[in-house]
Amino acid sequence: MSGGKVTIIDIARHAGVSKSTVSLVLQGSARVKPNTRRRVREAIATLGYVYNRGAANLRLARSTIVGMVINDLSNPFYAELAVGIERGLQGAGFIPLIANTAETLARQAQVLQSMQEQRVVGLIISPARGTSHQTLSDLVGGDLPVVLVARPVPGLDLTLVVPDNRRGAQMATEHLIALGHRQIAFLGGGRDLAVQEDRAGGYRDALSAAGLSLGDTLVIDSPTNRDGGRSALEAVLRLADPPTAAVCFNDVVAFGACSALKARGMEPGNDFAVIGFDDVADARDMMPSLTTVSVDIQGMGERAAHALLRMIAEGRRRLPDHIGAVELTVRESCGAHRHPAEAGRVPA
Amino acid sequence: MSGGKVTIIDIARHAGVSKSTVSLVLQGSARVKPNTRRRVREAIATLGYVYNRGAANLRLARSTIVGMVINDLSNPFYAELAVGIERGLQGAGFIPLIANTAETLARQAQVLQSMQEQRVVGLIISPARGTSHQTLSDLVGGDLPVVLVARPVPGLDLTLVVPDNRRGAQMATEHLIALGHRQIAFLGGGRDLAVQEDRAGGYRDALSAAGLSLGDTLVIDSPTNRDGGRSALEAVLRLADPPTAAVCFNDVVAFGACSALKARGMEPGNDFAVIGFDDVADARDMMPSLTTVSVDIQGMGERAAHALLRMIAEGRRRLPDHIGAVELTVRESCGAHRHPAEAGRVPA
DNA sequence: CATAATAATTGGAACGTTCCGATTATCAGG
DNA sequence: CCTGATAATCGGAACGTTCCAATTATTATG
Repeated sequence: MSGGKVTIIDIARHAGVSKSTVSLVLQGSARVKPNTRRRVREAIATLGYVYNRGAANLRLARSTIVGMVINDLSNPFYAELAVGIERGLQGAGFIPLIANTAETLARQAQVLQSMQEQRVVGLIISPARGTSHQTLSDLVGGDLPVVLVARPVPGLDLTLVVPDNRRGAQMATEHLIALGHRQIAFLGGGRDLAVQEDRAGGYRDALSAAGLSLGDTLVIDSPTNRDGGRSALEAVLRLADPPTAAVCFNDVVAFGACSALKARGMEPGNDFAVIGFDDVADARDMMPSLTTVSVDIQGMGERAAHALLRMIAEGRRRLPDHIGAVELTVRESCGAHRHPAEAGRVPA
Repeated sequence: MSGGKVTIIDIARHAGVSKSTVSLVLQGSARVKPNTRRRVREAIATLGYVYNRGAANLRLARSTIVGMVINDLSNPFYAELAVGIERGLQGAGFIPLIANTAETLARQAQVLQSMQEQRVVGLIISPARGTSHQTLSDLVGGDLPVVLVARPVPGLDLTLVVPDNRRGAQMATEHLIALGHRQIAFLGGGRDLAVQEDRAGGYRDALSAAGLSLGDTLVIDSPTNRDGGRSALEAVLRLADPPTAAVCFNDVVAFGACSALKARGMEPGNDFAVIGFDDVADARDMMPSLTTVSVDIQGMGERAAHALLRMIAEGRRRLPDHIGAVELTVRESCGAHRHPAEAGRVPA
């Protein structure tokens, strides 16, 4: 009720005990007499005391905060990821402090600084585009447990939780090849994004395994959002010898590509095949529904959280990387339904 | 570089000054000699010192943390809202602590407790469904500045930043009436959600102004997510005298409704008119694109942030409510394009 | 009923900052 | 070279907790 300035000493006075006893009650010690405990509890209630965790942390030299640094909360993939991480942290007695870097390095630096000043006990980072191992290791020095999720940073020796990007893109590309496509584009991302290396790598693996040409003219960089997808698709259709299908960097880029197709009067899956990556909730509901590489997004978040919790509990700085399994979910946007012979058949 | 246990006293020693001087340097005081300042800065760099904001907060009896409590981060509306709030907080020297309550009261209670223990300096809350004024005022007592965003809680005297829900739903309904619909449903939400009161209220206003019946059989409660929209639409189509159009609680519910229509082989806008609320980014890109009540989501977040900042700065507990303007954005899902005479004409 | 054992409670130091009042360094003017 | 300013720096108390060692209350035992 009253102002927030009532301390442990006030309740001690009010309950007629010492502050040490109050502290004992607060941490649920069994060594305080039930009757005393009751009196203290009452004082707490009537005075409206609220625990000052900052003061406790200072004394204990550790906090109960876990930081999560997310590069783009307005992307449903990362929003789901954040929800998964939160769920994984649940019940461990840590409270997650989420910050959004909006894909900018300056903001990320600020945020990481802030979190260390708050003495977070661990960090889960999905790094902003363009993050170098230099930047990151400068920012988060020392022995702080850190898990990198969703996006690896080359040259950084940090515990990693990512989907099998290479394999996923390879499966998607193989599927398009099996459907008869010979000119297949890869849309979205850029060289400043390690994920793109992997996904475009899987794409190239599949192409070369099928003996198809690898001209990188069909690999189009773009922002990893809807507008990026739109512009990448338009760019690729302007080519002299345009492709008939595209593997997209992620679902959001694929949504943009589909939207660009529709704007041109073309129907995804019919006039041009599109495959996404991630399988966000919307992918299933799109019209046409999006064929995509399914990642267990929330599961990945939970695993990242558990990895961090384990690192904290065991005092380790490094755990083996976790590469999450992926699978191709065939829906409409790839046009498989138009080829009954091939429909649902995913190349092994 | 080294472990995080280097303090202001260590750098004082290393730079050959007192801790007070180091503190002065840290807060950029002009009263310390440039030469000294340099030495201190160097010591900070070489020892890898990181400021302990918790200790400072303890001394200063206030923190730099602003809490934001969001009911559903995986809903794009709230994700965008969170981004807007963050943007509005930007540069004010506060760091936002985001927490997701996943629409559960228990989690919300935990989270609010935690935030107060962290001594947040203010709170922006988008309350979970079912939050009563009792619950909330119990949880956040005292003189903590609080802004309620997106969702009012009846009976709670807190600064409010919301869109004009009643007017928005009214405009949507009027539009459908102008298009010739006579049986119009309202899908989604429930009585435990004050927003629904307002939106359904606007819907009823429009109906009664047009002399249409107000049987509440056409008002269907549901969760405010995609599945809720799906099930609500299916429920309404099972009625003896089914409607031909629906105003939806929000865009996500509208997406669900559209998806249910398509699953039945009906085309939104053609066989059934659908209007959403919020105008999230996806609304424009849906197929068919979603007619909806546009809310400046990020702007609303920013306004909430600014309101809170002002309350903190001026020491006020209450500011006038802010009711954001809304407008109807006519796209395809309402079928206006099929009525050239009416297309784009929004009833005043 | 005294004593030893154990249970319950307590005071004070410490955590890393900030800020106040006090002290010391520096410099201009005579 | 002294004096009085002013500029620069400093020491210590305080913030609200936890925990250790010490003290006091309670109980069991002979």
